[in-house]
Amino acid sequence: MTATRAKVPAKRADAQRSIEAILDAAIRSLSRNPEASVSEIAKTAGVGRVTVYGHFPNRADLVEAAMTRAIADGHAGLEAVDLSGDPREALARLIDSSWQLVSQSRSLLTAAQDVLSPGRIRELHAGPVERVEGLVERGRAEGVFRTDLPTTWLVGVLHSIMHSAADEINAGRLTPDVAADYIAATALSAFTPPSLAG
Amino acid sequence: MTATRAKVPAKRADAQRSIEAILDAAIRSLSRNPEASVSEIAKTAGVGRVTVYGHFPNRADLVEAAMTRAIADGHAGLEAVDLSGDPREALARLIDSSWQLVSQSRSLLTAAQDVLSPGRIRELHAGPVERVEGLVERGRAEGVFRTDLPTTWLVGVLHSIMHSAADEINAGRLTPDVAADYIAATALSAFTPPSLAG
DNA sequence: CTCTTGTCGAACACTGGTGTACGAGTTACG
DNA sequence: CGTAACTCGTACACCAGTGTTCGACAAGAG
Repeated sequence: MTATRAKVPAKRADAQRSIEAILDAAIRSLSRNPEASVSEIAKTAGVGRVTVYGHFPNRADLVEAAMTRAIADGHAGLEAVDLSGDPREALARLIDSSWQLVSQSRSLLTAAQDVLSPGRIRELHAGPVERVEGLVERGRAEGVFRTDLPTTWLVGVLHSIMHSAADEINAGRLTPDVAADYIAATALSAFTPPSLAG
Repeated sequence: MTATRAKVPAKRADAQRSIEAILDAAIRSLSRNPEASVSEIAKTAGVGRVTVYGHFPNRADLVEAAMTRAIADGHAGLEAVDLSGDPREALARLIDSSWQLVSQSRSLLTAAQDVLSPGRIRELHAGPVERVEGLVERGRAEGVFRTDLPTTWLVGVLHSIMHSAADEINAGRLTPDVAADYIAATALSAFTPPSLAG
């Protein structure tokens, strides 16, 4: 439903470029440091601090916009992953493409958590999460994933294993190249029904 | 090696009580909110803000002291857990007693992470972690835990599953009473060798 | 009992952030 | 080309926290 008789004169190309740059800078800055100040973000965007406030009423709104954008981008990339075939192999493929995404935006997520309500955060993640849930459900129906624990729990575990991997890398105890394999191996184990051979 | 010719006159009973109260209040306050201010902690302790600075040079030192104490307390409780017998059952027992500890001090950990170096945090956790590592090593030696992934990775995964459980509880998707069971079920699966029946 | 140690509140300087206001200059759009 | 939209820097008010200092006052130790 596009607004009839739009009173908004539509942003100038100039402004759109700024907004783009700011959003981009916000994602990069917040991914480095979740407490990045508005000044910092503005500087990264090559823009004055005031300009930022011209487009976003306050820091919280900016963070939310950045988060929304980052998730949309990531989600789009993930949709390309083929989830058909053996759920276990599909899961491995999904992990392969999503884990780096997760690890990169960890700090951004922290920033969002500092400023947004837990409910809002969950809303923003709804899209990506649904896809994983769908896959897990199918695996359960086909008997290759366990059914003695709730689907949401399993999805949560997968998520947390990825975060764990990011921690291990930060601590220098794990190298990025093997991370995806470790995650997949661990998750597959964790998802396997208790009474089924691997 | 106690200092010969102690120049320090030893704290007064008065002061010791204060320190105790402050540490206690710090643990409680920071467990509620990782960004609790010194004023807040002082108030909780029933003590003036200045008094806090009388005993701890700055907020960071206070947080570190609180963290150290909380870990020491928790560690002491954990040492009581019997780790003999089947490693799988021992692991379940250990999870049972440690998981609530972890979930309670999550926020305190966050506070510490804001202020202390990652290395320092790891040092503080060394004690408790060693115990888990020992158990996992034994399980590997006995063939009931997988050896295709490093011990440190497995321990990290266990840790992160606990955090995941805490998240789920916060989100209202999990009730505290079943949490320990979920964690144990998941971790045991994750630790099982890929080619072994559950 | 006395003297040292500790406590308290109020006040202060300082820091680092947020959000607003202004005015001059620039840039796109029609 | 003219005007409205946008940008920029500087400056400001404001807030919340940290860490320090002061002087008066309690309380424990010897």
